[in-house]
Amino acid sequence: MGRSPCCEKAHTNKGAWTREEDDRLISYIRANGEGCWRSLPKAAGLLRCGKSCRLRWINYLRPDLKRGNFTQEEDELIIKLHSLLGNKWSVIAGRLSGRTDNEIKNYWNTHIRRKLLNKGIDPATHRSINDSSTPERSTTTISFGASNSNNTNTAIRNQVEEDQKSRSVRGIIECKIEQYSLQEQKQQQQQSILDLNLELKISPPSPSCYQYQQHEAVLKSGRNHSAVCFHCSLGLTNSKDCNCSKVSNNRNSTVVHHDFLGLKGGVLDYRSLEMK
DNA sequence: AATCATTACAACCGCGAGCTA
DNA sequence: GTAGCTCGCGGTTGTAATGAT
Repeated sequence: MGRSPCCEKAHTNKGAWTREEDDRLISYIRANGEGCWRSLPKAAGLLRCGKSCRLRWINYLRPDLKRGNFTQEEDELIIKLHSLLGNKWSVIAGRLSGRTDNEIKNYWNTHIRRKLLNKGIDPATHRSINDSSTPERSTTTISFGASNSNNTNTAIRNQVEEDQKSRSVRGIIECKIEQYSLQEQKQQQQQSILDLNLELKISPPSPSCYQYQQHEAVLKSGRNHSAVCFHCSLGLTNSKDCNCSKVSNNRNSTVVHHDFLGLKGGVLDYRSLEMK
């Protein structure tokens, strides 16, 4: 027995979206908000499956999307993040304001990939194609650098505590991610292209950012922020208030997803950082 | 002008994770 | 504990646009 289909295929449209469908989806989400994608098509009067609606909204209709060509800075950031995280497009997208994972994935496959190949760099490993000594790609271990862990942990903890007090994240959290496989460090010296000592800065989003608008809505409602989203750096009441879905609540509150590091599959309690 | 090849990117699909009853 | 459901992610496909011959 196979998996049940996500929707009834016989009565759903496929292919390119029409202007009318877009308008219906936009006006429905404006009135009712996001979520419940499975039931949304029927409620909005669309002959589309929920997945298709979600994709259309997230990738093309969301108000905070930045359209147009990628800048040189964006190019470089994508390459750096990809060298660290691999094909974690959603995580990479989280660091590029107004860009979607699908857009970055397409851009990678059509532009950056070719660009790197032309330079003689393997886009999968970020190493020189001619380097015959290139070993099997090992799993890149990402960790808070030992030398900076105390400072980093303190910075994160302080940030969270400050947020609990002020209900809003202010300032900048700096996380230094160091890749510490000795073998790869050796290769790093040989290849200046691999700048794996990447500093990720989590800055307050711009007021035009969708997450920021969600955050403002929470503030206006007078509800408490009980968790901090490291993806968009905001304090939020619950996961449904955060469009990026990188925040979660528990009874102790102050649980921070570390999804943005590409370490999927769990949550990081800031208190545990002290022990690392 | 017609045809074929290539490029760009929108959209689809299957799967896994997380949540809930 | 677990089965079923929903959502989100990443890989892949389809197709319109553009370029080359």
